[in-house]
Amino acid sequence: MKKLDESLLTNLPPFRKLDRSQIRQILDAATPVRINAGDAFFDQGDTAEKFFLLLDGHIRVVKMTPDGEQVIALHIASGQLFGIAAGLGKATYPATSVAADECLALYWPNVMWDRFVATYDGFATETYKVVGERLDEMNKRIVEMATQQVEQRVACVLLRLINQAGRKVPDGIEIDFPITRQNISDMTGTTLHTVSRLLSAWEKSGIVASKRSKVTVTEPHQLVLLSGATG
Amino acid sequence: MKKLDESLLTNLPPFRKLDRSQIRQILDAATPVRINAGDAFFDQGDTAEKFFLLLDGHIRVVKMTPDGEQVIALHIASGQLFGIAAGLGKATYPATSVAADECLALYWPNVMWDRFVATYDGFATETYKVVGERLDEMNKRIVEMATQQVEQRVACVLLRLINQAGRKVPDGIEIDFPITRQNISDMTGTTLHTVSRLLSAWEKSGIVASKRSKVTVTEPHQLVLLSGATG
DNA sequence: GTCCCAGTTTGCTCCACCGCAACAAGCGAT
DNA sequence: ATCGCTTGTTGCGGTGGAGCAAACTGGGAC
Repeated sequence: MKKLDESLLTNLPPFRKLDRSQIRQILDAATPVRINAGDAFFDQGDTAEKFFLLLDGHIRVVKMTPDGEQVIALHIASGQLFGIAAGLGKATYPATSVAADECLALYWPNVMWDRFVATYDGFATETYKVVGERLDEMNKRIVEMATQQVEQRVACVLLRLINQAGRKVPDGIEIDFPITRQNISDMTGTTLHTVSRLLSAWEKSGIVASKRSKVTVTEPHQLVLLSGATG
Repeated sequence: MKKLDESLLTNLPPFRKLDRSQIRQILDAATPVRINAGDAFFDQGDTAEKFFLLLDGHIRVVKMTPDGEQVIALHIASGQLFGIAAGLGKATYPATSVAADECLALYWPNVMWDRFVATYDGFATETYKVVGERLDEMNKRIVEMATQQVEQRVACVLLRLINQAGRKVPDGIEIDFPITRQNISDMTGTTLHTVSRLLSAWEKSGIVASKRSKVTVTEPHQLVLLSGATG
């Protein structure tokens, strides 16, 4: 197997403070894995024996309810660690990680987690900072779900997505991975029908442009107003 | 100031693995603080310069929306750390911690966090296990809010509360801190009216008994059925 | 090209829930 | 006791958005 390039890691938060030889060691312990859109790195309930770093692509973290409904808990963008359940004391993965598009990741066996934390100064701090951010984001979502109506929630989700995975294009900012109305409804706790109606309306107002499995925001500012941001 | 008793800490997860002299050191660095029901240890947005351990009482972690609505993110029971924002890389507290009843807590300045993590083996692990559990709980709530209707959500919240702060009494399990319909609605994203109606109905069915600011569950099993647990 | 299917659009009906309003019931203070 | 304030109860109308159903569309497989 050919060696992985060190530059993959040097600029990512968890590894930023490390020197070349340390990065080398970490990379040599890693296993690369590539999966297609729609496939999963692991399923909810699997014993958590690895943790991952997403190098390229986008992941949907999906929770299934006992009666078959699914909720998208969050998205992972490239450069982020995921599947770190074990580092937080969980024996099994709490959700399924589905590739939104073609994904490339590295993984390490769990034993490496403690080694990384112990050996590489700053790894723990940087990592838990990421956890803090996720906590924050989930908190925001709970507040949204509790206080806002569907239109505002959908607007919030779109704004969050263009922040996390937005790509500038001539006519606005597009979400650079495939995303269906169903997906958006799974993120906002509504139905694909309602999302479709909203996007149609917004398209008429010139706020967004959307094709099949693709959304582009042309007037982010308008969306901010709709999202119910007070001030 | 008289010395704090070591037995306060010995059985709590973050300190379980430590010996007497270590516990002594930790206690000597702590400042005790007592507040009344309704008061707050800190407010959302305050610079996070301390972290706390709740010794007695119950805390509501409350988030305010820009337009004045409030959402109860979670409850803290005695024995738990809280206000650990700084340990997760946040500069300010993300929410307000309001005492549900009279509360007694210890606090340490932030600098002690890194010291604890570095000095006391297992402190970090145990602590992040707690964070993992909170992440999990919040995840569950997001799924609930996204998929279930009000009746099920309220049932879930009551079940969660009797698990976290239930006290066995002759006629069932009571939530052993004051809690209003408004509070319950702030947890479930509904209105106090709807909660009142639900509790009235459940009281008629003999599932719960409630007085002003007090709820007792007499038939937990019935509540589980209502909560929509499939199986 | 044609078929097929996942994704989307749109209309219509219905009901869970919100929002208002008015009232009742505790509980503390004086 | 009387007042005042917080908390709880209940009725009623309006509506946001879910839950059907039916039709359309674009893109990939062949």
